[in-house]
Amino acid sequence: MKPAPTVDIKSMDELPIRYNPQDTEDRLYRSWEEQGSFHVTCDPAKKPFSIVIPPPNVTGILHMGHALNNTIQDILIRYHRMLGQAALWMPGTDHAGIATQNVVERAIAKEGLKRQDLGRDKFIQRVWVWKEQYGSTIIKQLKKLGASCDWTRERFTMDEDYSKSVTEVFVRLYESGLIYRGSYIINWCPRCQTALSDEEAPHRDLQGNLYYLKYPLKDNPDEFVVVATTRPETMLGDTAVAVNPKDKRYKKLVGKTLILPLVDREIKIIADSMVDSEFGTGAVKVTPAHDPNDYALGKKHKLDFINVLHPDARMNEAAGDYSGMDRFEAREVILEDLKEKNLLEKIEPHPLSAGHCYRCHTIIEPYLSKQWFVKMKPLAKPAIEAVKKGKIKFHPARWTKVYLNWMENIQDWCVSRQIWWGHRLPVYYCRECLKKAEGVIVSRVKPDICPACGSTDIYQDEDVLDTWFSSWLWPFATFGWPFSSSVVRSPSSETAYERRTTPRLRSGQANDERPEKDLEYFYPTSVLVTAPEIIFFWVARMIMAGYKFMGEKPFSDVYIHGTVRDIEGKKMSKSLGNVIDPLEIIKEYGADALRFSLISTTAQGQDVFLSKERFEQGRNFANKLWNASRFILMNLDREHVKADLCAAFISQDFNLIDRWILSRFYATLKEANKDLDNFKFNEAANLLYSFFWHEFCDWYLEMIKSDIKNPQHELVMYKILEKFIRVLHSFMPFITEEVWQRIINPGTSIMQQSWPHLQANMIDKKVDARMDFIFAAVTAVRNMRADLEIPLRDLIDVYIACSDPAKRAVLVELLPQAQSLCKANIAVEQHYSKKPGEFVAVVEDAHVVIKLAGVGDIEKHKAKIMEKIARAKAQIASKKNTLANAAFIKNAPPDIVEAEKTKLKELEETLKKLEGLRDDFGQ
RNA sequence: GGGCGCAUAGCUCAGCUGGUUAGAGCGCUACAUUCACAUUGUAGAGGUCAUAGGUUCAAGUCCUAUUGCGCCCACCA
Repeated sequence: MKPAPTVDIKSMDELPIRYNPQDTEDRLYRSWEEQGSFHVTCDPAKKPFSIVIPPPNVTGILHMGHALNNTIQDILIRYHRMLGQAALWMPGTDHAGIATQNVVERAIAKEGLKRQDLGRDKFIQRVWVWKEQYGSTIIKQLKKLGASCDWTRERFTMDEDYSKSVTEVFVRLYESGLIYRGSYIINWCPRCQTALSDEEAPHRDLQGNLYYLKYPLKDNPDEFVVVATTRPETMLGDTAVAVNPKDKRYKKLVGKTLILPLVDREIKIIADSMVDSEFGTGAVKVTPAHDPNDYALGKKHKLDFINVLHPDARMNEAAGDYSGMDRFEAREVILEDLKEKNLLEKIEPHPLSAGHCYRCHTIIEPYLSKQWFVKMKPLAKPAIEAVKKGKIKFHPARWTKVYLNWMENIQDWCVSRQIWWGHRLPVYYCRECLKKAEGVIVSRVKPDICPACGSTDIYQDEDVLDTWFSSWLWPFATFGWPFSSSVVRSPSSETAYERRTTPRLRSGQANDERPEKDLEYFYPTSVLVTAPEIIFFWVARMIMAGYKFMGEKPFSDVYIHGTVRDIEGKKMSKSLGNVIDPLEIIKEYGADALRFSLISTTAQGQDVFLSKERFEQGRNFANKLWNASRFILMNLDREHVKADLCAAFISQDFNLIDRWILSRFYATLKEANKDLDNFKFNEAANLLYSFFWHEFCDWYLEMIKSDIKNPQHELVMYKILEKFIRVLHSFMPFITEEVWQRIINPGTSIMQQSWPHLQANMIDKKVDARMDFIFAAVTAVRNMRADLEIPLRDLIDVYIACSDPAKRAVLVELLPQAQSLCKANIAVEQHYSKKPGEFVAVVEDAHVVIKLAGVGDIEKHKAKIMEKIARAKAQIASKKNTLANAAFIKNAPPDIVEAEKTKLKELEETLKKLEGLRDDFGQ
């Protein structure tokens, strides 16, 4: 292990004038990795805090959504790490079945190859090669972002152990009757040529047509029943026409036979209450093999199921003359032919929505096929309970409803996919038994012989599992489940599974904990940070799997952040060309700038609208921090900053300005703690920003400049910097580390430091109020200077008249500082004496006077005073009105009433003084 | 068809359980460069908080309706 990079203290004065992230970020990240700063062990003395990363696809490249998602997680992890908890951020990637297969298929297509040319084994080999080569791209990019994941634990959903977890889950579900195989209408992607779950086939609106087709009656070919359809090509698979039994128009036709045009098949007219008489003609063509509703009708009325499509959506043999045509081509030809036969009544434009493949956006085809399904209702039950009882909380809470609504209407989950890249179903078939319509064997290992008949003629199911069938186990499979002897199992998950008795270690792994300890220690995890798109796909299913297999929730809080959009509110996507590449931002502005800007603009759960300029804020802030640190370093006597701040605060009589900045720092810390605990990252970020920039730099550092060698100031500015960067570290990890190592404590890392302890006793509102008076007075002088157009290089004479002795004392204490801030000689007086033509401002109950008569635009000055008088009068009127209201006095809390009274008194005082000024001008 | 979110400064957005004069960043205007920082500082202009009702002593904030924009879910062929 290499020591932390150290910096020669003598060289510290040579800090560059601008902060350059490129000089620091990669170097610091490397040093953190080398020191094992992200690694965490099961420590019984510590409270565990864990987050599992939403595993990015191995095909993924870092986009803004990832940047936001992972910045939030890193903030949480770094925060809790500094709080002294055993904070684990578990990283890994997802094999992303269809997406990855598509990518590799495209790659081999360049060699003129299809996956079928290679064959299954060779193709999968190619995918692994691709994965080795490109699969870690996103991991490298996460490192650029500063993600403090424990990389020694990195997982991949196709890892050997992980795959065993997947198999285990499938087998257990099968054994408990929650997995079944059957022929149903599923979403079929003709391009990917696989079944999809409902979630993978989102509906998109289309502008289509409603086609009215005429089906002649067998008995009387001149009479027709007209049916309306959006997909006329499916008519080739029609096996009935249905009408509502109450529909008078068709009552006498029910039971009659129609001749299906083009194929001349006889089909019956059936009656079913499912049919909506209002829609179309009230008669609906029934295609049981190509529509879910028709499928239900087909089952109910025992109709024939005629599949007219090949898996690639070309018409098949059952389509007769149309066989071989693509579905959309066939549509046109069929319409032509019907038109020719005068069987196309009309075409109406009709908006409709159709499922689209979420991977390739092809319109899906409802398709009858034999697939594997998970029975979801029993799994959903405890997962609904848990959220209802508040065991798992969504942030923001509104997602709770979305989750519950979906869960309460949950449908069975089609989990088999007709692709090659993924976890193969642990399903085997015995050819012998299949002859007797039996022979399905679900097993953790490939059986050598059929347990039923002893045959060795056994083969494995060709299908693989839905990618999400592995992701839903992520919060526990990553910790080695089920090779754990100590996991509490829910009774329902008990099976005949033979447990391994020997704990397993993953090869090539640096940590020495045994996986089962991890599982026990870190599960359930603390927070899940994710995007709304993925609630059904992933979050809901993890909750179900958690209860089913662990008997416990997978996480306590779910933080749902918004979607990153471009400045016009469009989703960022490559096809739209509106993508802002986070890596480009990192290169140009730095990872800290990216993180800070992103977080400060993202309100809880709200979508983020980004433009590139937005990142200047973070870059500028980093530079401000850098230069403030430089300034402090340049003015530092290390002997003066060794003392303990608290001890010094108690034993010494601290200057008002030092007490003020400490008060403000701790008030900021208090608020930031609250915000972080409530997932209000933007508020914490903005709070820290404005404290540091506007209070610490603009006021505090500027004020102490004139007295910079004062050891007390040195101690305070140094300690605040030191504490502040610890708080800021989770937001801007790199620059805070750089400042820490170069200025605070060379040879150590900020990552090992603890979160600053809240010294609530140093928060002092009275001190704040006193300083506010000084600031207001300084601002008044500056304001008048600007009106007088007196440049700052010219020293002016000012006096402040104030009858309150306490305020005068404050002024006297801070006179040098105040003077330097407005470049004035300031005298403090008790009484204001009118001198015509002077510029005067009223601050609280004091007069701030520039003793330079007749130089500036006295009319403008007068106008400003008149404006202030008007405003004060309006406010006084409104306050008087309020206070005259008996209901207000009666109902408002006493402190509010009191505050109103005080405010009125102050306003009246101010008004009197302003009117005095006006009178001095004459009139 | 159901549900959700948003509407506040020229732009992008904060504004917590209602309570002083509604904030920030960017942009704009004027001034300032031996000063830690021009990726800066100082000062300033800019808002009838979408509309209409209602609740309340008090509404940007709570309720209802309306309008506009965005999103999600749903088996209207």
